Amino acid sequence: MKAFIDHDHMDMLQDQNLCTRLLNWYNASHRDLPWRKTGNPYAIWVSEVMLQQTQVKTVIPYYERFLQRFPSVNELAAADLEDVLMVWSGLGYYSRARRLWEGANYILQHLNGQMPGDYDGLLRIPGIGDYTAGAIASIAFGQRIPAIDGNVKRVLSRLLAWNEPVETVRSLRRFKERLLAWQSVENPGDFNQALMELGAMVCTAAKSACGCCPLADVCRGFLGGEALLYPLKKPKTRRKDITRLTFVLRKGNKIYVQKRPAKGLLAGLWEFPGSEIEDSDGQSPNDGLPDISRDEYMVHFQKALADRGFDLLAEEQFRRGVILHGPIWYTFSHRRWKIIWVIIDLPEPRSPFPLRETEGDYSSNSKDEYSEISRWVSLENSGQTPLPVAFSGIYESLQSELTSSLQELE
DNA sequence: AAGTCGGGGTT
DNA sequence: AACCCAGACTT
Repeated sequence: MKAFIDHDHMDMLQDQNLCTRLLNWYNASHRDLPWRKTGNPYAIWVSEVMLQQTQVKTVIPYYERFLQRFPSVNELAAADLEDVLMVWSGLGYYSRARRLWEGANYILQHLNGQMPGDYDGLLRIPGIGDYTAGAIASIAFGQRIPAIDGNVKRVLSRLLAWNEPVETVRSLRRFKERLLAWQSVENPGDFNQALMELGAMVCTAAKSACGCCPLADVCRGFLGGEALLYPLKKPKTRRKDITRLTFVLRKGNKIYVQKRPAKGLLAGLWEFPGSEIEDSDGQSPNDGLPDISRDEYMVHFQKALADRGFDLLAEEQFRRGVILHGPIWYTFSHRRWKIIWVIIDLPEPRSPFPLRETEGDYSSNSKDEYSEISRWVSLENSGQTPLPVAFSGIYESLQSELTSSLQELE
């Protein structure tokens, strides 16, 4: 009896009619998204990279801005990475921006500026993995190949009542086999998008609108009355709490920021200098401010800044005693920062000569910014420096402090 | 196979 | 809070 059901179910999934039904549903009710109005493989590439781990609603304004600023592979390749990061800032996962830029340069140098037209070629480009290669190949070039994202994993796991974690290679392999047998020959790109659209609009994570689903009558999860049991997932590792002692060097209304390394956390963005303090394994939430001695401040300060030019002034302030601000909690995917900060006020320069490290100097397209590792950004205008959202709490606190001090002057 | 990489939207 | 999101890459 069970074997009969399995066989019957397989037949249903391989039924051309089912694929047609999915496409009909998609054609009738899909959202009108910007990247669905173009056949330009570059634009689709940009959209797919932005959509990695990022919701459609969040991506749309970034997508429009990015294409306006970098309309083609050539123009992206010719741009400074700094400018690409500027447009990307706020979107997160900043290595995506760097790899997109690297990918454009790769295409320009090795492929004569022409995007690869198939899965295998696309897969070699930085930032294009299994999913994105399949998505671009099918959507922009009509190649018949699956594109399995989180939506598709959820839809398939419910459709098949898949009783294994969906992240494993085994699950992925089985899903690919299934989709390859099922995928539309005439329009494989729409087929892939239809599955994702179904996952985004109907077969959603927390609830699911099975009453509106065009596949409900063959969905094992729904027929068994337990669609929400799926997808099965492996348990996740817990987030680590890390205290980040942050130093705000202030000169009038300007704040000192330095560039983070090209790889790793917040790669290539500009930060307030800081030093991480591992919260001792104790599982105490430790919501208060840590007790830091003057000597410890100096050790952290020297670890945080490469520039030794501020050591004397900083030490003097630490000796006099400092006010520890915060904490502000900020959560990443894999860690949680307890941000605390001290403000170190520096004397304003007496000379009328402009500072070398200012935004104004930088923006005058001088191309020798490779060595630039620090800047002074003004609190009123930080629009030329990609800053992480993690520090926006500190930033706003400084801005409001500035505003109120200006009001006192009146 | 597990860990590293953001930020925002949802329950 | 926890979970999710049109994942890729490193270890």
